[in-house]
Amino acid sequence: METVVAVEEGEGINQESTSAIVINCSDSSNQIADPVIYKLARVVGDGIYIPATDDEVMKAEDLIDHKSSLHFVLDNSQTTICNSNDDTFGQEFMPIDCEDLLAFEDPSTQGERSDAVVDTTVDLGKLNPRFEEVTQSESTPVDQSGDEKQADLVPRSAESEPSMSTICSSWKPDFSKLKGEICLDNLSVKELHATFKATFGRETSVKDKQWLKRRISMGLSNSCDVSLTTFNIESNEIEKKDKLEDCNNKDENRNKYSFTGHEGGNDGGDNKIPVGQSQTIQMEDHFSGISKSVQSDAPKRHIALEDDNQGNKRVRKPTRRYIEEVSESDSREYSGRPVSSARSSGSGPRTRVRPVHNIQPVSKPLVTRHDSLGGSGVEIPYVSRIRRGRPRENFMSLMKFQPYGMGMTARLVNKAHDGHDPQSDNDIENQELKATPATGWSLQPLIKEPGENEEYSEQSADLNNISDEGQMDSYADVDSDENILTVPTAKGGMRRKHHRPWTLSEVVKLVEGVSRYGAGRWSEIKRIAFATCSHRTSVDLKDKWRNLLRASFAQLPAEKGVQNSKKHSSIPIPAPILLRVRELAEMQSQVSPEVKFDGHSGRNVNDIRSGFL
DNA sequence: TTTAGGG
DNA sequence: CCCTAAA
Repeated sequence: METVVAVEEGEGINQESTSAIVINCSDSSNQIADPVIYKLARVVGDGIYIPATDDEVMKAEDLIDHKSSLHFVLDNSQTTICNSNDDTFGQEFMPIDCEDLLAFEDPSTQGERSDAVVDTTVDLGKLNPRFEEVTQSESTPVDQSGDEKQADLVPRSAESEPSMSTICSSWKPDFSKLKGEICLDNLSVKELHATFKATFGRETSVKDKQWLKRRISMGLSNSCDVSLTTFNIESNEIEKKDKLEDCNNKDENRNKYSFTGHEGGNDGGDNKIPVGQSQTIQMEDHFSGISKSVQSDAPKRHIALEDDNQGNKRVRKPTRRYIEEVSESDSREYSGRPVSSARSSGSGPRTRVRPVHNIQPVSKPLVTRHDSLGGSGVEIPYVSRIRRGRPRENFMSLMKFQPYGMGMTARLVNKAHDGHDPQSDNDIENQELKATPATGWSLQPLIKEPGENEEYSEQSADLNNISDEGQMDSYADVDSDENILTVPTAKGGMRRKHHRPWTLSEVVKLVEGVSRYGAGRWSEIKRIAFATCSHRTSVDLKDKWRNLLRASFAQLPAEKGVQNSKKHSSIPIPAPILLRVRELAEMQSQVSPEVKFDGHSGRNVNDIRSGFL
């Protein structure tokens, strides 16, 4: 059985070809040894499917391998395979990032995975330069898998590596060049007009490009709502030049390093990094999340663009989803905020994990104006031009990521609109993971034709994208803070204000973190693995770990029992994870007091446990 | 501030 | 999750 798990349509002006990644799922019994085979292929315009050469396949495999989790998650058939050797992995498993879980689940997989990571590191090193040439990207050819690398190759070094920070700062300047101005600069007056309109919801007759640019910039910085604006600008960008790819890549590199690089050590003058970083991350996150819908929208978009180019100044109509979400979030804000704030004020001035860059504490109502231009009426979110909040920083960050996220869509923008921390919802996270590959590649079931190998070009760029974005995703699952509303239960009680059910991937991160830094180093783990989660304080981690511990041991007796019963409304934690937890607990001899005494360090968990239970 | 533990 | 004590 073979399935195309990822398809990337050419983003160029003419969609000549489509890159596709085909997964060959051997449904034989040999899955464990050889679970998946990736095949690269290109689909030309007429739909002909051209398999990649072996070389290309190899490269792709390396690159994709550690990303595979996402693909697994996304494709049903993949999921099946993913779970094939472990029944305890139920459907619940699907929606989450099982990259790490896979490791737990199957030792062989783990081995492969680690290897893959190493290989990837090497290969990327090789590939990157070439990629550089192709795209002429300014970004330094850095190790793409730095994140993973730090995670897997330097697992036991508790202290952060200065080198990462160094790298981080070394390439940082690169993107600073990529300001929004540049992109706006490349727009014609006409385009600027369109942008302007999208931004402010009204037309302008001003011909002065400078003025227009400044206006638009201000509008953007002011509103935080770059949704339409950004989109349009980007569209124009795409139309105008193919440069967008560069931007994207740079951005990705940047993201990569934001994770590993931000070690807190040399934060002296780099205050900007965190902000831009998280902003970008959010974008990535959303980007990956919504990429599917974006892609399905692609045709329409192109049409719209054409219209635009023909002087038919049409503004892209906001998607229904966008509108809905904006208003939804707004209403949520209103209902939730007062309670929350009142409560927090009651418990003292202490602010919880409120992100520093939580601009615009109060959400803005979404005002839309009806625009009848271009024949069909469109609702355009109207953004006031009055500046409030901290525009400058805001502006910069916005402009910074503007050119990159062509996949950035409603959801993302919606968040930005809220002025919230760049983060996505918990549930959203899962949904997104399930729904779309982080790569923004859509999953289109194609029937693979066993064809001859053909030349396959321009792979590196795509591959880079894959790895990058996938990489991102593994750590970029973030949550929006502040969806926390008190839910008055029927019983009269008020349910917890902030209660964010732990995501499976979060749990995994936690477990991994503990395995790396040891239980107790919560702040470390928080900084590293949960850098993007503004909620989840170190205390939370600790608590969760405590729970996991409890769960893991409690669940032991019923080991064979499939999963956990559904009695807990929360997500059942896959047995493998619990196993891992127990293992770690044992290793760090932080087990339940009873077992504390074990003299032999290397004792196996199971021995002990079996003795007690 | 961070950890640990009780509520 | 929240709150606190202790380091």
